[in-house]
Amino acid sequence: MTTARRTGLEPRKRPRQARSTATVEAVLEATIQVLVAEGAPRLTTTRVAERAGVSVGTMYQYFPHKQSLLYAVLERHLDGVASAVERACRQLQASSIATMASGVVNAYLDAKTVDVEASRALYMVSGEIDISDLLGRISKRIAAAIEEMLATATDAEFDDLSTVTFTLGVAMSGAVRVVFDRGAKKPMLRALREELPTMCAAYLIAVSNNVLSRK
Amino acid sequence: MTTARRTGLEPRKRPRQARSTATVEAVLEATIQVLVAEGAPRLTTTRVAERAGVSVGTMYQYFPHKQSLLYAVLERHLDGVASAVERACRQLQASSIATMASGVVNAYLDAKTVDVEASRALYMVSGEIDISDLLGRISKRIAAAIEEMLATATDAEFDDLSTVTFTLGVAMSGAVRVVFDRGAKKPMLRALREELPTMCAAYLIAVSNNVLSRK
DNA sequence: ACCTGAACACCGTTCAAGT
DNA sequence: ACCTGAACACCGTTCAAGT
Repeated sequence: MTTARRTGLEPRKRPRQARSTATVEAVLEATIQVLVAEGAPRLTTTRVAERAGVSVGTMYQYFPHKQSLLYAVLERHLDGVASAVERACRQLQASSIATMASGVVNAYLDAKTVDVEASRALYMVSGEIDISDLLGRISKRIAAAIEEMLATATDAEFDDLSTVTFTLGVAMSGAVRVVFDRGAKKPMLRALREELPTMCAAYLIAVSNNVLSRK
Repeated sequence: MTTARRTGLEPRKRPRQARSTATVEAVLEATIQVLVAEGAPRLTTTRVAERAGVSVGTMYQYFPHKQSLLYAVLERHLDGVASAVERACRQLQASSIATMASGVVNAYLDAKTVDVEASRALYMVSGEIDISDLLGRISKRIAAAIEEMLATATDAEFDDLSTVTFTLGVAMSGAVRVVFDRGAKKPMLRALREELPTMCAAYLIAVSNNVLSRK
């Protein structure tokens, strides 16, 4: 069990009763709704509380400051993305690196495009808070999943698996991020879904000790 | 000539005299200084004005709101990056795609790592304002430069040059962005400088009609 | 003409008063 | 025990008064 570092961003108290859980859920939902509907500058604690149907004071019992609100919403989102990638990686074990590349990229893109508006809003707001530890945790989970998967590739072996995984991870998540920053319009997303697997597969082939077609 | 869309983010008046230019320069410099020294949450208009040695009122003559301040600072930074890439692309004309890939990546990374702290601060703050048009302009410049360069590659031809350029651009800028978001520590930057050219070159080879070594 | 900074509206956060 | 929302400190922005 990892010792959870206190960042001061967690909810002040964990919800223990059904009513509290409902309140936290309502507040998180309200945060995304306000964010998508009114934009980051109009995301105020008062507006979120109002939308969630609770008083500011009550909200501050669960979220000690605005940052913790954004942190919680982002955490939920990124947890979902990481889980999706983990699931995909498990199913892609023992396949070719080309299959793996397109499988992982598509799983990641699927998770990010379930709700394009929400993803966009969360990307925009992610700079307002210190999420380096959260990003660290999520990218570790994704890296671990990809690494385990790659180790079972049927047509390749890698000398420096962790570097390969690192590069794959930052290129994939980065490319997606930049496309969202530029508006995440349909054609861009389509191009990404088409080309990113090609790029990842090409990289994997380039850095692998190709097992099957060794000269 | 492109018709400049009015975004409301430009300085209220263009500085016409030496004194005004100095003021604008001082304010922009102060913005980065406050941002790096105190962090995004403590970047207040009062603090920037104080640091720049002008009154808030005067500052508001040149920058109609806080957003326009951030916009101007980001614009200057991204202009520098785009210029660096354009310069590199010109020098890389008529070389191999592997040379091009590592040349462009290194030029981009060099521009972003001249001042790592400033780059990091600007990435963090880029979500607070609407910079889709600015990002659009910058990525168009970079795409145009890369496209012209790739067209002169000695060892490859491309069917869909604009898609190839798009993918290269988002993967490169995205990977760098994500690494900065995760702290931009030396080892990460080194890994990026090592692997990103490999990845870009591998992609270029994969999507090219390889001219020299056609089977 | 240009600059200044007190003043205003609004936001994040708290805590005395209520149930 | 728990909730409320007026109150406080602070920030972005303006504009009457000063030079």
